[in-house]
Amino acid sequence: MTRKVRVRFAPSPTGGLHLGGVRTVLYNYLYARRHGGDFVLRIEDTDQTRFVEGAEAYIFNCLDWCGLTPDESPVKGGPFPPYRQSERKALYREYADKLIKNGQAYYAFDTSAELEAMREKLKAAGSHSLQYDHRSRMNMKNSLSLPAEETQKLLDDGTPHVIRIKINPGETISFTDLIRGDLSFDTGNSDDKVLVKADGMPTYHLAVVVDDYLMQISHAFRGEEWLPSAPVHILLWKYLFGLDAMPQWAHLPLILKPDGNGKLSKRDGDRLGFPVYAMDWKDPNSGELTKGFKEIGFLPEAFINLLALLGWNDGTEQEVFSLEELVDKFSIDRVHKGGAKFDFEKAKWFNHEWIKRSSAARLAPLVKETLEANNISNIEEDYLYKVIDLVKDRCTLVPDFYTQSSFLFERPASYDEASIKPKWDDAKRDYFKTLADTFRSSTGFSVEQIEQQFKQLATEKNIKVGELQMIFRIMLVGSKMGPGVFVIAEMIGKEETVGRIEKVLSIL
RNA sequence: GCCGCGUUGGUCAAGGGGUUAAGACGCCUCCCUUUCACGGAGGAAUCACGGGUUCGAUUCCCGUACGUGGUACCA
Repeated sequence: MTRKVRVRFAPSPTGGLHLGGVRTVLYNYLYARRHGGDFVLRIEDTDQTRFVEGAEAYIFNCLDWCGLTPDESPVKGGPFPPYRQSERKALYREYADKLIKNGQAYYAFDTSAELEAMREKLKAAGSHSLQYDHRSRMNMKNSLSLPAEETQKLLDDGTPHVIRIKINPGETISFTDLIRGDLSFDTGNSDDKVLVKADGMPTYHLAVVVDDYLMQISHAFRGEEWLPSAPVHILLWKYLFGLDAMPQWAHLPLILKPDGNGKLSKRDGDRLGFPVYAMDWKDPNSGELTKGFKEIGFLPEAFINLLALLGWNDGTEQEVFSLEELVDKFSIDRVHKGGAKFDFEKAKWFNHEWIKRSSAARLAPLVKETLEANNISNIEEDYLYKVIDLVKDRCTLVPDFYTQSSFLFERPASYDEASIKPKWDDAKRDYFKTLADTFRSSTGFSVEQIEQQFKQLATEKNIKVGELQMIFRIMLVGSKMGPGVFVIAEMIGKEETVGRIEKVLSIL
């Protein structure tokens, strides 16, 4: 049985888009592209209490930045609309009713206080399971424990109620996970999950099954945290649509915090000083801003690359992959089973590699932005390209372009005088005075020429070139850093070079 | 607690009955550069533990430990 590959990413729009979420998108996207399938984005907004303004648009922005644009989505549309679960509310009811009619689900009227009381009671009794399940449900207020007439009366009175799946013990649910292989669960351990909430909205459990069916999803990739509820979903598939229509499952390993243990969270990023979200996220309620990979200076190419390699590799030594290469080489069965601790140092290495490999044209808009943020404007494009090619090897994050090249645009704000003074004397002063004059009166100003004049004068004055070069560098750059000094001099030009020499001469 | 999933250097990881157990990040040393990077050459560092199976287990099986996820009218 082969059918068209259709995958989906189904985020809940409740805040920033987490690293792990983007990786899930990526694996979905890669699988779809690899197999000529469709990638759909479905918004799982069934919890109205968790609605966050702007969160949905933010997700679209992140996906666009990453270059992982869906084929079908709430904004783009597609053959199976709507793509927001809140707008599909009416659809789910018929399936819930079908389950009830077949005795596979039931009404439950327990209040949250009663549920809490049940757990307390079970705990007090030393029970191993505090669940609403085959052991406890007959002690609760539901259509299984109540006489039919009473249930009907409650329903007629409009008593708030939920619909729960009825899971009986004694059955083994088996399935093959694309990453973990054959898995099986005993239904005796599953609880009677709520399928439809009191407000009439489906829970994730019902919605995911109904929507995956209706949207003809062929492969369902999601985080490992869903594994324990997989048997419930499979049961639902069995009851509602038959196992033949069910997508193939793949439960992705978690991304863990670098130190200690546990799932990586936004808090860890704040604490350890690195982003966890793809892009800046401003919480509309608290006004709190959380930094994103984009804004601290990551290239989307690098971000995608690092995420792909967090839990997957192609079996060779290659580590730097473009999206196209990933599409070509990605395979779900090479995804790891175990979680991976996030390492920000390695993440930066990926970005550094991508900056080194990117053309000046690719980098120019980003570099320009970072320079402008530091009040360097009116940059000529040709010059900018030259600067980028000159310094990109030493830039890890985009903002590094400012620190690595500001002296090619403006005079140093300060000078590392401490490195000059010990070696400073009248002979050196005389040398640089003469050097400035020599430059000023010479006709050309090429690297070769500068170097030649610089060294010739040193020979004439009988001073070691090395010492002079260091001082010259500090005059032009302000500190002991940057590309070759003569190259810098040529870049900034004769006037400016002379000006900078004389400026330092005046303060020493 | 119960249920599930996992475990190769500090981190990402290749490998999968017999190997000197790859490679990368980070760290250290040296070379290059009279700067800082880049680049190059080296170095330290790993199969969680205990039982099996086997001529032989890092690799297969079973336990244990540890980690992690779930145990919501959240996804």
